[in-house]
Amino acid sequence: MRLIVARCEVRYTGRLDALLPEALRLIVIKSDGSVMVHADHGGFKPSNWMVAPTTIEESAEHIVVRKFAGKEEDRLDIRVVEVVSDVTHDMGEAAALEKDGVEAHLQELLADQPHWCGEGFRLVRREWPTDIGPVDLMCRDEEDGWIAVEIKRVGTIDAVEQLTRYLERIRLDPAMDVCRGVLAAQSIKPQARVLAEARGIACVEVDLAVLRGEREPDLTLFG
Amino acid sequence: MRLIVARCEVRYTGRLDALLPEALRLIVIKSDGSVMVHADHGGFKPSNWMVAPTTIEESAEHIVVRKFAGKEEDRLDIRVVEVVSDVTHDMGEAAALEKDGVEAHLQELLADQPHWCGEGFRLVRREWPTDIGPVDLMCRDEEDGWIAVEIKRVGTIDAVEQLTRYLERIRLDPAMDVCRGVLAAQSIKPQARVLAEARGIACVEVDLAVLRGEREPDLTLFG
DNA sequence: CTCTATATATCGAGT
DNA sequence: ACTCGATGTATAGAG
Repeated sequence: MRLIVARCEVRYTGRLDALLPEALRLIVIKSDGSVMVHADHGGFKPSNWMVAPTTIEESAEHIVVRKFAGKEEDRLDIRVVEVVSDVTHDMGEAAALEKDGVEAHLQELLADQPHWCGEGFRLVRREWPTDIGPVDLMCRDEEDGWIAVEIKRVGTIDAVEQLTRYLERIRLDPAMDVCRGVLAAQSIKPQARVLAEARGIACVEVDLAVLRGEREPDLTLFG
Repeated sequence: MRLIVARCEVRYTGRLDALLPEALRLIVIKSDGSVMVHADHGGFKPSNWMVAPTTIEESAEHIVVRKFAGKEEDRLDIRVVEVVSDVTHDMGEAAALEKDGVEAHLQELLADQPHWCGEGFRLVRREWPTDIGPVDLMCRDEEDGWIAVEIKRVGTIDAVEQLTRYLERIRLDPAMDVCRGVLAAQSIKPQARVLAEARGIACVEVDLAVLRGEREPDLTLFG
């Protein structure tokens, strides 16, 4: 990994054109060819960048980073005016990141405890297939009525649209023509709730801590 | 801006839990409080990070970065095992990034040359308001029929959904109850095209180079 | 402040 | 290769 602190002007040409006027910035060149240009403020997103694979050419005053995405060429042109620091560090492999708490986990918890999605719900299957994609959970209630459940961390209008599309498809099957819809999320945006209710889709806010705290791993309704 | 190259283990707790096992990495602390942890590979996204505003505490072996987002606390805990390098650079303000070529520009070009969206189209106004958001262009054709145009760089299913929502609203007005819809984009995904055509929405692929090359800046149909 | 729409989104999984 | 869905999305803009 090479770290260059330099006064530079940066031009990107590709999917759009962008110009960074001359200023003092950090240039990071990773060993896989990824290049980032960072200002001393503004979050984790670089002011300009190019991800591997790239080809890098360097001359006295220029670093040119190129990428061939399809037929078009992406190009990052760094004009280096003044170098303050230029160091290279040899790093080994960094082990991968492990995550927990994302939607998949939420789906797992709700699959084990579908009653949080609605009174008396029992799971039929996860990732119920339709011809435009899988519904997160398919359940049945105490009267054997079908319910399609869409799970999100944040329930937005898009989630309501998505579930609506699934319901359209599912209801084409005469045996499921009155299938209900439930949107389950850790939080649901007010406008999404309005749209959902206008379409007869129920909204349920679920609490991850509650799901975890009351979890009974042994309980499997449909093994 | 402070640049630390160190062997470290990083733990993030907040919206999810993540753990980076011990390895050699770059830690960047920007002067606005943003913190990034980068491995020597893997694009511009940090392995872990926290954006400003933050509070940073440092002891012999730990750097703890905290953020108070609502009631929950986000926390980045960096256990530093071995420091290879630790330098600080004073940087001034970096001038802002200027962009060109995004959707706004496409909208500008099509507003000046609405005939690319359909034969005989003339512009009525940009950003036509509805109660759920603005339509990019509202046009009329040679028979004075209304057409709502949604502009995207890439036309996806979401774009079709968005335009469908707008059309629902627009058609509530008896004077516009047969308003047509056009999706204009540099490229349109096949599935989006299928959905659009199933809903009677026309699809138009536009070429940015053509729009620019044949542009007549003086021509304003509706000043 | 919330909410909507955009992004050089990035990234991964499935087809 | 392409599409689709998730992201600690982040970010800008409007109301």
